[in-house]
Amino acid sequence: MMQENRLHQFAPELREVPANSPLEMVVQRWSRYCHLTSEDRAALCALRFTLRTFQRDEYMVREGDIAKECAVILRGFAYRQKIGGDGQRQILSFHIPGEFVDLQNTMLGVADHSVQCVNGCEAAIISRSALIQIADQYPRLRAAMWIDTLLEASIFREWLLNVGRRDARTRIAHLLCELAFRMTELNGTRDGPFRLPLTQEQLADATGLTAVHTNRTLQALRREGLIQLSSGSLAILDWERLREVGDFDELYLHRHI
Amino acid sequence: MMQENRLHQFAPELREVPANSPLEMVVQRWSRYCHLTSEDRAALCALRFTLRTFQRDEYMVREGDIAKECAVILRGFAYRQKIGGDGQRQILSFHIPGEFVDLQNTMLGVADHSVQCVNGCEAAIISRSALIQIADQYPRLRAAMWIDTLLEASIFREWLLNVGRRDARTRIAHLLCELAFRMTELNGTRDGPFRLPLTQEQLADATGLTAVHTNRTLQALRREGLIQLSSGSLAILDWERLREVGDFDELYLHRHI
DNA sequence: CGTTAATTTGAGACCATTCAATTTCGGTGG
DNA sequence: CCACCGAAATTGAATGGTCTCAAATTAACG
Repeated sequence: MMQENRLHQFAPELREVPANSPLEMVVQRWSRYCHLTSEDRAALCALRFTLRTFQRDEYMVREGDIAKECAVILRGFAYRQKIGGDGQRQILSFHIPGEFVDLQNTMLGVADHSVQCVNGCEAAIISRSALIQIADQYPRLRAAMWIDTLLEASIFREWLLNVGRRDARTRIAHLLCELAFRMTELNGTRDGPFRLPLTQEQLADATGLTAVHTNRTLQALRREGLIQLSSGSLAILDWERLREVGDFDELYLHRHI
Repeated sequence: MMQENRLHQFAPELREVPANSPLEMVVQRWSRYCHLTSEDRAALCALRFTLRTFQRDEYMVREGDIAKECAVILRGFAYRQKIGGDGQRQILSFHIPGEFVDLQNTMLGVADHSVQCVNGCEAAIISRSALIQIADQYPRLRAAMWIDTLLEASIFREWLLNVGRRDARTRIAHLLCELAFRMTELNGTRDGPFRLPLTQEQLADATGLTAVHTNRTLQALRREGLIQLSSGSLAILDWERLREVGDFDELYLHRHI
């Protein structure tokens, strides 16, 4: 229900890259695969935005919404989901700080799925028109946005393989590998321990399993000394074996770009 | 193995919209969700391309390829697939005439999955640089391309729900609904009969099932008078019930744009 | 009309689900 | 600081949807 807990307006006083703009996170991430000039950076960081805190499971976007704004996660996690006709939930992706949560819905106009917050997160809300405007004006920012949506699509494809063709053990291991890998820079470590406040039910809905079977599968992975996962914290004890078990190959994350 | 059976060069003599350029198909499709000026149309149709025929199961793009060119399907079908570590195949999407087969790989640079031809298809091969050039130059064409990739991502999401959370019967019904729906304009009919030369193994790999179980499921759908599917031809005998069974809601195809 | 691919059928095994009950955990108020 | 609460995690047992394996039948094609 989108209640706003904190709400500030940030004005773009500086045309120089504001070293402490929250949008710096986006600049850093994009710099990995796009060369951005200092003008690009300045334009991005100069975007007006609203800070907003979301409660656990609060909707950030709701299926059917007309997109008017777009969020960048600053703290915490978010997830996309679709609900089937019988109420079955499938989680489509997880999002970590520094990622745009809704470029696709923003560009398509009508949300075909929902986005919710995992466990209390903070986001910068940007107006759709402002975003489209800098996309029109700055080719490199536009390219970065496009690539962002393409990378997401690539992750969807890998998840399709994961859910469609791998067994429970492999699915869970793969998901954990992906999350750890994507958060490497964020956490300063790939193997953890780091915060991952997902419930087993959420892991289940992301892998197309039941919570019960996810529980048993996690126990097996723990018993074998591959991972340590409890009270919202994950550590990968044996990356190589987990990667093997999870059939994980990071090519699809396109980090080489 | 990309052997070229027919090979012609088409030169862009006319700046006017060439009424019989094969790329007209793309223009028509894009016109559904982007307003294109006659200049846009002319620029697109003036693209140089090579006609190429592909054999059944021949690779159009191979995982790991560096993208140098991009194909538009003119006749026949194509599919994307990923292969898991144990050789399991997951089909990620099907592509019909008038669709770009590889915008994502083209834009990302390195193919993270393969594209193959279903059963003898013909495609217009366009160079990557030419495509990027008109994308830079014509904002509306660029927008259309972006939307194309976003629509594909939307389909991936729906498939994720399909494969992750629905039972065999629903999965198959949903897939058939989607294909019929997407080909409506192409076939002049939604309910068919129309050509759909997919093997049951391909349907299985697209829905995360085995060929055997796909067979039994198809038989059930036939027995109930919902569909007629044989020798590469599909007819939908009761759209409303099939849609119901398949939990199909076309919102995700964004035809309302 | 022969050869190969695709579809169909049967029976048994198994991975994951379902349902229900129990335990643990995190947070809250007394 | 402890008692309490609801949510999350865990356990057990039975069920079932889908898979596996193998063989038979049919269709496609030169």
